[in-house]
Amino acid sequence: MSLFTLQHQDAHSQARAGILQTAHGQIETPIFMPVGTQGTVKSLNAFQLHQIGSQIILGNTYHLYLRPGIDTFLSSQGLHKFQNWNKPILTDSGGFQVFSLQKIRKITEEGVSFQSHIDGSKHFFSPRSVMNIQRHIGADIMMAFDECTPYPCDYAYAKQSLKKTHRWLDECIQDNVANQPLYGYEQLFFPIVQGSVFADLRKESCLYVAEKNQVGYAIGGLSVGEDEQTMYEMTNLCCEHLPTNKPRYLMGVGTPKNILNCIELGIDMFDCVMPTRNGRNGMLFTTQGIINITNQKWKNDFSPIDEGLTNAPLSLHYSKSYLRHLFMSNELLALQIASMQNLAFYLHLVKQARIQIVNNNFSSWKTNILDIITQRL
RNA sequence: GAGGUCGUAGCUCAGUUGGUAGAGCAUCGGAUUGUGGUUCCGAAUGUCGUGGGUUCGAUCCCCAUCGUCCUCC
Repeated sequence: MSLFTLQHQDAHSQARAGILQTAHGQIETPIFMPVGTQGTVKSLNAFQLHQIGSQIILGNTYHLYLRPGIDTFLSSQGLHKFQNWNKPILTDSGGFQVFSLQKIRKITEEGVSFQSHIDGSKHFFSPRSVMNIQRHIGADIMMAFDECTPYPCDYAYAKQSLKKTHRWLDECIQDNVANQPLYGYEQLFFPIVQGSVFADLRKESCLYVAEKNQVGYAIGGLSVGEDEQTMYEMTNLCCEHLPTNKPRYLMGVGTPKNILNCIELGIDMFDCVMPTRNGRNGMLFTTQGIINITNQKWKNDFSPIDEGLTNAPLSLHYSKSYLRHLFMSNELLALQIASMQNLAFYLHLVKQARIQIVNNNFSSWKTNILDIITQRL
């Protein structure tokens, strides 16, 4: 029996609704996953994450390995107990971090040596060591150790990089088969498709990972600087070549518009730092449109931050004027209210998308809602 | 009363051996896509205390004046 159940296929697009079973509960797709890099979704506690309807959150192998380190997770019996989160956790493998810290890394065929951004200490990641770390963290979904191909890059580099990512994938799977989970529950494993913006490489990668017969698959290396249309083309291509009965996770994407458009192409899972990072800088995603809350025009606007969100109580009870004041004063509460607003909005959006898919009305709903939520207020 | 000091952007201060001025902060606007925890980029703003004088030209030199702070009587 598969852990992923495709419940409904939209009649007019590739959008789907499904359910993914994990050791810490099920996830209704399409879903957005809040990013909690260092064992915390910045500025929010577990109660607030439950309140806004988070079904699963992310952790990051690179960051958690460097601090607090795997011994802490062994002692605490995993990240769930450590951070008081009893729902699913997905860990990014750290491939993205290792490759984004370009000045202090060295890639070999075996893995990547790099220096800690915290204290400069030297470390080495290989497919097997990254799997070992993710076992210690105890993630419900572990990600393959890949190279997030930089953009732009030429065909030759992309091809060579893809080859390495595929070889590393095989090592990850061998390691996963050879080792048991540490905390008595099953950990799923998602391979990652690469191939930059080259159609034949993307297709080759999809076919390669699909053969591994895992529970789900991720698409990486997109939204790294290529234009939006190219990102959609590559996403569409991958959806055409990945199995229809497995969840598809588009890594690191994106804006509300990106997410709705990619749901329409057949993507089931998303994560992105945008709602939290941009929120901390005063950009709010609301059911009425996009707000820069630090703009002077909100100074005397005492209306609620967003009356259209039932899952964000802070946004009902605090005014735009007050939130602007908190930002202008560099008060910590500003970060919490803004992060909660944006994550609640993202989760509300994908929840509505799911309802519209089940009703076979996704595309027309998407067109209408995008007009509203992408306008700048 | 005497001597000295300092008056430059909203704030704190640079600066020009005379060619009508800059920085930080604040303000205003933009960016942010598998998070290196307050980031990055851009913009606006001054009759350089006031009034005279010298000079082709003064924020700068000279005189007066107002205000500031200090010292002395």
